[in-house]
Amino acid sequence: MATRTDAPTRREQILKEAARLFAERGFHGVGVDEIGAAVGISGPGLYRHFAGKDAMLAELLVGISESLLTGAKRRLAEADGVGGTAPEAVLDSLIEGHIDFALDDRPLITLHDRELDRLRDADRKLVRQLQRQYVELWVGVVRRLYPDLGEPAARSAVHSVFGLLNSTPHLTRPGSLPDRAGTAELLHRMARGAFAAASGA
Amino acid sequence: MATRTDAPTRREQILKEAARLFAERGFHGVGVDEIGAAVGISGPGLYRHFAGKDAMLAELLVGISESLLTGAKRRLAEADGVGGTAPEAVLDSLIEGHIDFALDDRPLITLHDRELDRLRDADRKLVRQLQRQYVELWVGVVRRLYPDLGEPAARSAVHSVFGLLNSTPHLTRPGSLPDRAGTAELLHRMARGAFAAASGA
DNA sequence: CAGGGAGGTTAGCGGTCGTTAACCTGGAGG
DNA sequence: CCTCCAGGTTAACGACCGCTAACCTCCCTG
Repeated sequence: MATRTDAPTRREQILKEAARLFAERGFHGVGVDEIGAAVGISGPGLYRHFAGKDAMLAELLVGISESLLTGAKRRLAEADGVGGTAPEAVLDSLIEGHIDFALDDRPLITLHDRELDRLRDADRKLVRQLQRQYVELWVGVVRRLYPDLGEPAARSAVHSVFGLLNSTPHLTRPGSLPDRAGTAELLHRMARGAFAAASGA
Repeated sequence: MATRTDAPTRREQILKEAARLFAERGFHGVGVDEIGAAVGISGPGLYRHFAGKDAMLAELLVGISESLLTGAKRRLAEADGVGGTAPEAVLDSLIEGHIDFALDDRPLITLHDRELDRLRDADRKLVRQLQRQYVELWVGVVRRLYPDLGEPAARSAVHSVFGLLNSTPHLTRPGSLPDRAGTAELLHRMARGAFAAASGA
């Protein structure tokens, strides 16, 4: 056991660099030779670790979707465990988790809604199902907090707030943006404000 | 004169279909043969109208950026013309214009922040400059309405609201979404709420 | 110390893609 | 009526790309 912070494996290096390159230039815009070069091996050496270029993208997208969903489920369970936390606190927790992810894994967030259609049917269905579960989980929390919101409106609002939170890659003109904590707090306030305004409140 | 609603020219057909295809499958994911097929001619026939595939993308992106910017300038001028319209009304006008665009030209909105890096240097610089002007114009209006917002925070807020408004393609699961007017109004309220929350208000 | 698998390498194949070349055609204009 | 050009066509070229094949090395293990 203890695969904790054990020096990243080759596979992980490859995935990380592939994610960065895919996000920068698009799935079709990156060649396997470039991905190989980014980790110091070259070209076909990648096939010792992955079945193909598609498999890398699939693993990335499935991984993101699973990680978002399980994180959200965990946060929701924690809240319910304390015997009915205030709905605002639950929503705050979801928002915080999403922001952490968007700020720490920018390339993945970019891929997440940009390259989904490049997947093979089976993988795409899986990813979409995970994404849908994630959205529905948010919708439930939002509607608990704003009961006057109809379900379609709540779903639209959730998608829009994702758009807001996922805008972080655009803020990333290297360097100068405030600091991480400040950005996170600003995004958090805006997300809450957007939901509040979506309802009648 | 009077090139009003004169049956769309071939060039316009091509641009429209190319925008749709680029948005669906990415610039590198679409072949010239497919673009040709989409307008009923095939493959190299496109070269009678465009210098190349890059030129189509460039024209699309420059067109979008110019159209957004000139629209916003017009709205701002109208407001100032009436001798100092309330800042809220100016912001509402900007938001409304952006939403109209996002709802009516979804493929273009998608391309706008997704395929910018596939342009040749000169075109990319031009597009970025237009985008920057557009952002700065919003930043000015937002800061006039919320003077307590610092410039970096205002700029971040503007980018985030763009993320929110540009999320429309994700709402577009064919058919069932509310109606256009309802969606527009929801997005408008959320954008205003997000800005208000960004400031201390 | 034999051997074998994990993880590389380079060469090259087959397919696709953007683009050019060469040719064709219908209809407007002198 | 001849001409010519705008706007198509098909063929083909060269580049590139994903992937496989064949081979080579460590290094770990019995």
